[in-house]
Amino acid sequence: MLDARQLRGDPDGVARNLARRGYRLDIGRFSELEKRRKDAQVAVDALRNERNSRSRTIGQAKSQGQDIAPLLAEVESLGARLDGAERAMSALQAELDALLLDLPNLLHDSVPDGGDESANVEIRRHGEPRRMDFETRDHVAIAESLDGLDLAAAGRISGARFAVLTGPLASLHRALAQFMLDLHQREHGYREAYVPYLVSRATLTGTGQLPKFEQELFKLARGESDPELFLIPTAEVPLTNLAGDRIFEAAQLPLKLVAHTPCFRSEAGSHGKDTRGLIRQHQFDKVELVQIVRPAESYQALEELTGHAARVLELLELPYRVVALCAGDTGFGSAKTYDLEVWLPGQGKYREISSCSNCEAFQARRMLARWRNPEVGKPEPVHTLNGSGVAVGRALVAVLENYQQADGSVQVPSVLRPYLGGLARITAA
RNA sequence: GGAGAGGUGGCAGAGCGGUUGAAUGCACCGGUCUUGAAAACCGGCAGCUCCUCACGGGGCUCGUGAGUUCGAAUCUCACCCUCUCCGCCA
Repeated sequence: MLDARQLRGDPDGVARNLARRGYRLDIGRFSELEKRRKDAQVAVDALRNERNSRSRTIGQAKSQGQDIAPLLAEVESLGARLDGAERAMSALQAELDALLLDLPNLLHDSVPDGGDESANVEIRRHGEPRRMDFETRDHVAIAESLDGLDLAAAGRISGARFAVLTGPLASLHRALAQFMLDLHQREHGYREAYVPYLVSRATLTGTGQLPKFEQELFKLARGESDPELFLIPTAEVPLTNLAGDRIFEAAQLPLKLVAHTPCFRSEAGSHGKDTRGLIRQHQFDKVELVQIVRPAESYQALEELTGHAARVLELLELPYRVVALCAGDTGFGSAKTYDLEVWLPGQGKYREISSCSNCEAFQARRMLARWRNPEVGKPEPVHTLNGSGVAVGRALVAVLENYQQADGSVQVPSVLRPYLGGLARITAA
């Protein structure tokens, strides 16, 4: 959520910033609504003030044993007037809230212009794609020939966009997650967390998935009277919300959290995209990094967090590049995002494997995550960051494709071998 | 699932129809004292929001929502959550 004060104080500046995303802010409608809301608020406050002071008078009169009947008569019509005014105000407030919750975050000045991913800017590359003097195969061909991937079975069990992994490939998948978790927890200073995979509407509103992107979520169908629950689309949701409704002391920040969870996405609107293999699934695992930081430190933290995610790829010896997302490609809640793209020989291109964002105070305002700034004394919103460190399914794809051998086997990256009992090579049974 | 208890400020914990947005303690901030620190003492200290250049003032919030009342943290109802005991169970 944007700072309403900023929106009021500098509507043109806000509109200009949002226009970079291609979002057209209807300033007229906003300020009209805001003005009516304010008038309604003033009216309601005045009526309430009158009611309160009259009631106080009645209380005093009664305690002195005076007759309060005439005082009660004076107050008779107040209730109805107040009721009407309150109804008008809450209708306006609801409309305004809906509008505010639909606005994307403001972009940081350093975000490059551009409407779609073609305008993203490469920041740096790391590692050289391996030269393969044999016919390179994609991860589906490799995994199926190793008898480790059964998409047909997944289709029968659940439907499209699900996968079944078996044998050493299932173990490799597990080893990847374990390796990442250990790395972040032991070397990068994150606190490991185990969190719920089902969360409430309020929680998803806090991180910005709701109310706007409900069609991308899986929602549990239960009885009318049961509380709503949604499957998490990323561990960012439960992890970041751990800071919600809290006021941190300065010394408690930064708070750095890591979790390995499955993620569930309906992938509405992505029909026809990445239909082959493990790239785009309804269910996939991800190790997620979240930082809750002091506002002045959030851009430094973004660089560090991106480095933590990149470190995973470096230790796995996978070639990758870092890309700064352009205005039009930056997500709803983010002020600035770096993507890590890993080299996939099977596709002959770099593909997203991590996305690291600074949401500044956007999520913090929604979920009331605050800290006590010693220089101000009053609570202020914290800044929140999140990044994949990294997507496990896509890491498996990258390992299979980059470590494939001419004979059809796959070498195991050395950092993963301890997790697999020393296994160095996966071969067909 | 059954029975009971409870949800109040950063934390602990009073209040149980009327000058209570809330006693007290701890924590925190400022000051006195001290070479410095601690202790002691003095003072300050919930959040959101509206009006005002400011001084200051108003409104809302005691789990959430509805209700009773001139007036609700306090009474009623529903829901959510936590704890204890019993049952069931990975």
